[in-house]
Formats: sequence, structure tokens, C-alpha cells
Amino acid sequence: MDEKMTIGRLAAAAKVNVETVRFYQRSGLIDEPIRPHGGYRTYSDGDIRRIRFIKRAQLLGFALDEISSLLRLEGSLACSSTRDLAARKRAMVESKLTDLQAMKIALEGMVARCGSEERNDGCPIIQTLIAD
Amino acid sequence: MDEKMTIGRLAAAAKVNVETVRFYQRSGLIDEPIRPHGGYRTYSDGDIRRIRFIKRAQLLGFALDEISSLLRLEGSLACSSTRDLAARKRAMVESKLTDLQAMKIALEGMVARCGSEERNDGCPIIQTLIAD
DNA sequence: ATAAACTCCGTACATATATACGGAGTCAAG
DNA sequence: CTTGACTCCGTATATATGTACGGAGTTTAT
Repeated sequence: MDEKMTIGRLAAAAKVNVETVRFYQRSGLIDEPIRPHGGYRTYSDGDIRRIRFIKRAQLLGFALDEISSLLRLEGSLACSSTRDLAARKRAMVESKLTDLQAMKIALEGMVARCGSEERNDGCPIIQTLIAD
Repeated sequence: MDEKMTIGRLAAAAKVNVETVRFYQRSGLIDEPIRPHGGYRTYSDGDIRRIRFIKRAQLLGFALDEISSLLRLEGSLACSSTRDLAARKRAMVESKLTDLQAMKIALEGMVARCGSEERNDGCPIIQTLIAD
């Protein structure tokens, strides 16, 4: 294994557009790969995993430049500055978790109330989110 | 209470740009307000709360058009189609929660490991996120 | 060895979410 | 009733994140 592949096969495997791969390359999110043949980029399985990571992290609300930082954490542990970065990300994640939990409860309440014929006395989502 | 105010005071109170208020207006996120004087928009406290809601929801990863849907849920409960919308949002929130919890654990592990002199045998964040 | 499919590159366009600009009208304080 | 701050509108610009285009070179299957 550790199949070698061209950009098109990589894109298909990672379910992104070929142009997106080139864009990530330009943005420094993926290492510029070797180009043995007629200048064609050659990738391996690790690149699929890296793109999947990027996409998952995006779903969690990380921006590309933050993801770039996350990726740089790899391989450079036991370093206090990268530790701080990870800690800051963790705090950010925790804060999002708190908010999302409130949102989830509000939405559950709303769904339940919608199911019944109960009276609507103000949107609970708004109530929940407004409380700072 | 229920102070009336101009766009500038609303923007200041909600801590957004005046242009952002106009933008939300155009986008239908805020009701077009009455304009008694020389055509000046006139807002009340509810608008501050609405903008805060929008901003909080954005932090949770909702796009403006989704927020628009959320806002429309208000006042139209006991309707099966809006109930479905709320249910879908809830599923989305739950999925984000799951991912974020995995991310949090990974980041905590990483921070802990960075603190120690322990060996780095691969980034746990990547391990966590790659597992689909 | 040729045709189809793929890749190259630079650049342009697309979408979501704002922000900024500029000239004209309006309001509020002195 | 003038002056400065505020608002109006339409339009242009900004940023992040991609997507698309088009002509030329490369690889692959037949």
C-alpha cells in the first residue's frame, strides 16, 4: 500500500475538487509533493488523511489558518509555544461546547413543544442565546 | 424602557457596524423598521437582542440563511414543517457536539503530553479526526 | 501512434459575510 | 440658522474559501 496517485485520484479519494487540492497546496495546508513524471504531482495515502482532517476540522468551525496551526502542532510536541496553541484551541472548543449544549437543549425543548399543542410564549432559542 | 434609537445607537449597543445593520436589513434578518422622521430608521430594544442572537448563532457555526430560518421558527410553533426544521438543526448541533467532544479530548491529551516529556508518536488530533 | 483523459499554470469568477465610500439630506446644539 | 454629527442610498471593496476556464503539455489505452 501507500499507493502513489495523481491529483485527480487524490481529489476523488478525499472527495474534494482538484482545484481545491491545488488551492490547499498554494495555501500551505498540504506539502508541495514531488513531481517525478512530466511535472505531475504525486501523492500518497497520507495526503488523503490530511485533506480529510482539514475537512473535519472545518466542520468544527476551524478556519483554514487555524487548521494550518493545528497541523503544525504535529511533530513538535513538548514545546511550550505549541502547547499554548493547543490549550487555546481547547478553550475555544470548550466554549463552543457550552454554547452548543445550550442550543441543543433549546432546540429539544422547541421540538417537544412543537410536537404538543402547547402554547408558544416566546422562542426558547432566543431566550437561551440572549442570556450572555 | 423599550427605548427608540437610530441605527448608530443600535449598532453601538449591539457592538456591530452600522453597515452590518443595513446589511442584515437587506438580507431580511431584521425587520425593516419604521421611519418616522426624515426617513431615518427607528429601532427598539428587541432589535439589539435580535442582533445579539444572530452573532451568537454565528459563533455556533450557523450561517446567516440558517439563522434566518431559526428566527422564522419563532412565533410559528405547533407547525410540523417548522418542527422538522428545528429537529434538523438539533441533529446538526448534536453531530457538532460529538465532533467537538472528540476534539476536546484530543486537545486535552495533546496539552497533557506536551506538558510532560512524553514521546510523540503521532498527533492524536489527527488520529481522532481521521476516524470517521 | 493516435485519441481520450488527465494535468499543468495563471488568472478570473463565485459566494458568504461584511465594510467602506461619497455626495446629499436631516437633526440637534449653540 | 449655522455647523457638526448623523443618516440616507447605491455601489464598490475586502476576506475567506473555494471553482472554473483555456490553451498547452503528458500519459494511457487501444
